Amino acid sequence: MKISELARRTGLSAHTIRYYERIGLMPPAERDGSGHRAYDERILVWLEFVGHLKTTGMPIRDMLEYAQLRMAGAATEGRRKAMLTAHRQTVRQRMRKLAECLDVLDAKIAGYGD
Amino acid sequence: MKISELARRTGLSAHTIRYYERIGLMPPAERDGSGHRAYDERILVWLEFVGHLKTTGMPIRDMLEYAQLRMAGAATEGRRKAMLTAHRQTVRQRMRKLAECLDVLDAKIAGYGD
DNA sequence: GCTTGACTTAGAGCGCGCTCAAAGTTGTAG
DNA sequence: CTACAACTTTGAGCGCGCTCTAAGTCAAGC
Repeated sequence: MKISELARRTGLSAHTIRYYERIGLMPPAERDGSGHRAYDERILVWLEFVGHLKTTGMPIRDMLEYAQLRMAGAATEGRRKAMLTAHRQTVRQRMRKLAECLDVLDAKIAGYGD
Repeated sequence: MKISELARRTGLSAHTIRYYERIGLMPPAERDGSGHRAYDERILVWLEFVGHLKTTGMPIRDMLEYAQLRMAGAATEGRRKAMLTAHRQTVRQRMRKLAECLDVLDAKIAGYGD
């Protein structure tokens, strides 16, 4: 799969994919005969997961840390689990705050009358 | 109330408060005899509301639009209500996405074993 | 009178996450 | 052979929301 197809299938731009590779969020891509990036289907799984981290607001620097642990092998599983567990807590807290603010918004909207 | 006290009471920095005034998110502050900003308690209500919009991810440019409508008087209430209603929808959608991602994270964490 | 500290301004700088520009190479179709 | 699209690289630029710096004014306490 070429970068354009990966872009299409992930919703990222080719620019962004190269950027992710550059900063280490993706492993250096394999190349075809003419030096173009050639991707394996498996990269989709990783990028989907990265997408979840992104949607939940994890900063790229933390994703990098996770990515590095991942490349370091199975010995780092404990730390990776700890990272995700901590992140989950953060996300839950943000959701609670959002819910509170939503109540305030609702009240404000109701206050405007019809 | 001086800017330092307002900063303390809102959790914003004095820098940020001046920035908010500069961009029009706060009305130009009254001044005391020596040209220092002198705030009325009522500004706290507005800043608290701005805080809610911020927490729920509304971009500053939208807050500015809301602020301008507010300064334009009661005739704009309908549009303000519409803005908040639209924003509420956006927030609800984001919360749904967060909840979905959280499920994925939970599954991933569970997959790591103990 | 002098220091200290909070305030003032205009404007520059920063961290984040991209996003794009420029210049060059390669593969494919007509 | 030529045109064109898709790829490559390095490095600059951007939009957001602050955050800080520099240079100056002013009020209060010793």
